[in-house]
Amino acid sequence: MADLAQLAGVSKITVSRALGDSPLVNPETRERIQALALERGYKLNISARNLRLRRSHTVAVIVEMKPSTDRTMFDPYPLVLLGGISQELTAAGYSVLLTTRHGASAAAVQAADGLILLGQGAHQDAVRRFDKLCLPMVVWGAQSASDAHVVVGSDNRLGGAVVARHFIALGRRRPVFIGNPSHPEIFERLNGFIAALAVRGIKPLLMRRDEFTVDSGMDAVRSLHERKVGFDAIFACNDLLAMGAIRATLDLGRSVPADVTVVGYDDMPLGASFLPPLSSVRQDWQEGGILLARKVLALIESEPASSESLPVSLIVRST
Amino acid sequence: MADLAQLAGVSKITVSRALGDSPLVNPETRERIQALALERGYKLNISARNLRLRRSHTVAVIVEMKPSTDRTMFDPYPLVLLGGISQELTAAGYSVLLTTRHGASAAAVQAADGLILLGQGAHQDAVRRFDKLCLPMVVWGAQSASDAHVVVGSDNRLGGAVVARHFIALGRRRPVFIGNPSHPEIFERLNGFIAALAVRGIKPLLMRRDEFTVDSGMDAVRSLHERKVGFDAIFACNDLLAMGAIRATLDLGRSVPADVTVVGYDDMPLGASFLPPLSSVRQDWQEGGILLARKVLALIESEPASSESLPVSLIVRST
DNA sequence: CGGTATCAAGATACCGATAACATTTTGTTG
DNA sequence: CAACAAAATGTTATCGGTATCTTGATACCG
Repeated sequence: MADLAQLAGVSKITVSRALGDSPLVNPETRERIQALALERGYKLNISARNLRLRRSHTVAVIVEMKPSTDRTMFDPYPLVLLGGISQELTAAGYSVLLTTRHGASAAAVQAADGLILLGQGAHQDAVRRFDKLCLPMVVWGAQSASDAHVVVGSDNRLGGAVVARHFIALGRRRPVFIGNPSHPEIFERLNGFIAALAVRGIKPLLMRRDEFTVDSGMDAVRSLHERKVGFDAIFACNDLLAMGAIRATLDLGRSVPADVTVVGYDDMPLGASFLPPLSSVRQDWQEGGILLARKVLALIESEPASSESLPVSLIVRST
Repeated sequence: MADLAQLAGVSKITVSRALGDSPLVNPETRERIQALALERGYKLNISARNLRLRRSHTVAVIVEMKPSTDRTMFDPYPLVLLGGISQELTAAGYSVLLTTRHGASAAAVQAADGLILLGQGAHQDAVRRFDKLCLPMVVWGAQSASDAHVVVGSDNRLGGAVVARHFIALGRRRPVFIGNPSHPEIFERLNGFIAALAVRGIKPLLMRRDEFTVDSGMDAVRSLHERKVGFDAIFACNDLLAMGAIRATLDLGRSVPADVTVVGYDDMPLGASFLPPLSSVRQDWQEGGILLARKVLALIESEPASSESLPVSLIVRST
């Protein structure tokens, strides 16, 4: 910058101001300096600036990435979420520092101006750990009365309710829920489902399954059959489970959707080309990412920000 | 740090050295200072350090994330790749700066010590754009004779060849390739496939399809049928295409694998529970990420690094 | 024409760490 | 115990920007 200043015949500080579009410099001078900087390929030193301004213009995103075959790693959604986050933060002049939970002890995180937590583990111990950093923090997941930080997530309660109402409209009386309610988000779906069914005095059966896989879904339905439990509707908390459930149902000689209505969750691209095309609850991850980003940015600017739920929509196809 | 120095009754530099585990301080002093730092919750200022050391200990990862429905965004693989990268970089004390291609103009990228490029667009203009930054750079994708930078990717040629040999071993004579060879990686698969088949004088039929979807795969097979083209083996350059191809083949009343052998690519978790369970070529993304990271780190340390291909393996299931 | 408001630019002092060199302390040896 | 080597610590300068305070020039006013 000093070189550039000499070249332009001004002082360092004037260059700094010119490049920062400060109104404190003569417009002519500013343009002259900017042109010169461009021509010389001058690049501001971010570290120096960060030091002086005491801000890194960086938000750390902490993703739950367990060793390997964890669900999170193989779901495409975290990436879409990241896409939304990245888009919004970049537009605001911030960058995204990606960290896994365990690598997060890495020094760089504490240099961030804010924190976004993704992944189911988030609500347990991780939140507290990062709370200690005293950074503006936003969490993706399910609302929870117990903690005080900002949470953004799709409206899982509504998701459950929407499916329940769909079942009711179709006159279903013996619905089953397949999934793992120990995930807070799934728990909310189940709650919404139960509450909306209760209006009609219907009580769903919970088939707890921890894995989010096709096999797990098949297994759940087979197990229902073995136990001779009747059912006419299935709400699977994930599309893979739903696909498995459908397949097992068909294997048992029952028709979908004539005998059994099935709805999944997430609306994977694959679902539309499943046979039969899968009905599912869609959440808008991209939008979620954008919202997460906006909230941290607000907190960083010391503006207020509150938790928020994103709407979901039921995509009815053929199941 | 100055405060800490005063508290410990030493000078700033001694604190700096103690915290950096420098052998230049008395072990006792070092531990005393480290304990004090921990107790006081002292955190090093990364920006200051970056400025002084003229290194950011950061590697920018540029991911191709087009608006929304792009393939990359919905594949889980980039995330696995990112996981590998992150793991390795974190272990080496580096952090990952995530950027999308378009946001990459953002200042922060040039502050990075190195660059990793992911995504198919990479090989076109993007590479050149980032070359200008004159940073150590590693690209994920297919080797290409024309460019001089380090490329890491799975051995797509081998992938194609392995499938070809599988077909030959099964006595197949009329293989079809479904996919979009304008992606360099797919192009390599096709090349390997063609070359290995040529040994037996077999020439595959190319069904060019640009979308990586189930529908696209179905469409390809239907189109073969309409044109009354015979075939007894299908190599789809992606599992979704393969699933579509299988479904369409079955719809036509032909058996898989008795009449037609089908092999996909990527070995998606879903493939194993497809009906019939899908045979596929598996690439190890996690390992790819780790390798990418190692190569940039090497380049950053001014050590030599060369392009490398990762082995792939054919998982034979029931198709 | 003196006095003040306005604009443009400069001088200086940091931000918080570390490298290089300087200095003091301690240990070793003939 | 002098003399020197090795270990431990300190001093100073610097990385590359920007906030704050000043200064100088010009414009405007009654």
